[in-house]
Amino acid sequence: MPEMPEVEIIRRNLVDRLKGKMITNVEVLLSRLVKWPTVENFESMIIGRTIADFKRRGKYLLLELDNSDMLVIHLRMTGRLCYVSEGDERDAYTRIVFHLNNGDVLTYADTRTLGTLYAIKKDELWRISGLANMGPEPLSAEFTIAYLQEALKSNRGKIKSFLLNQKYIGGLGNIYVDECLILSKIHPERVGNSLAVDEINQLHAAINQVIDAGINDGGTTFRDYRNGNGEKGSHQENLFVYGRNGLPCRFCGSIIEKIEVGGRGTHFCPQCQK
DNA sequence: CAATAGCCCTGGTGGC
DNA sequence: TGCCACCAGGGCTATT
Repeated sequence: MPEMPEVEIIRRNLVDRLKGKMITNVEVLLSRLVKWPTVENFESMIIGRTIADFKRRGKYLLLELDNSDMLVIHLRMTGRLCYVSEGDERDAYTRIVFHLNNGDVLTYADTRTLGTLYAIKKDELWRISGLANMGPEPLSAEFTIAYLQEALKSNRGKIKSFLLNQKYIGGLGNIYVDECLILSKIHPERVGNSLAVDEINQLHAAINQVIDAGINDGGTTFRDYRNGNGEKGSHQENLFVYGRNGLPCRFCGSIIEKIEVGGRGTHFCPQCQK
């Protein structure tokens, strides 16, 4: 489940090899993954273009083309990008193939086919509402304690749901949300506007810390995530609560519980998190 | 307006 | 060993 750290690792691993390469052909093997425009126009907008830059916003990957059009990719649950040489074996779940002018290939693979791809003009990015309406992301200058305080002030939903909502903070997903809540000792069902100032300070620090640790560990691989070179991350070895239900808390030894919050599996320590 | 439930989609898993 | 219900969850849409 790629979240911001995983998507960032993919970007870092691929940026140097993709920049300056021309896309000479595109094979769309599963057309429903292309959300905009039509598959035909998707192909014609991309074929013959050179990749000018490879950026990221939240969980979206942004390939800027030399005419300022953009190839936007969201991996959702099981999307994987992998850079391979022409004759190399491709992922069994390859759905879209981008051929490059040096003979190499960028494959988009996706087991559950929930991922989304767009070819879009720069002034039409509003069409991708999740991208256009995304809040500031962790580790950015815009993501300040004051911002978090202001956003939480009138929020009457559960803190877990708040953190998962990309319009408030861009890039967090289910794994890192559970992790930043244990680090800040906040129960996932606490109401947003009930957080005290010191709790908001701790939450802000924990969000940045968790995302930074995830990037430093090369991301979290439970099953599907790969880093752009087909390799797994290692942050799953350093998690405090996610996937650790029934195991002792690393802080206090209490048994980690799993509940459902906002329709998502939620792991927490009943002793540490109040 | 905001919170929430439902939906998409496939493979791994656990129960019987 | 085989079958099947269920779960994983990001983000969009419909509903309350």
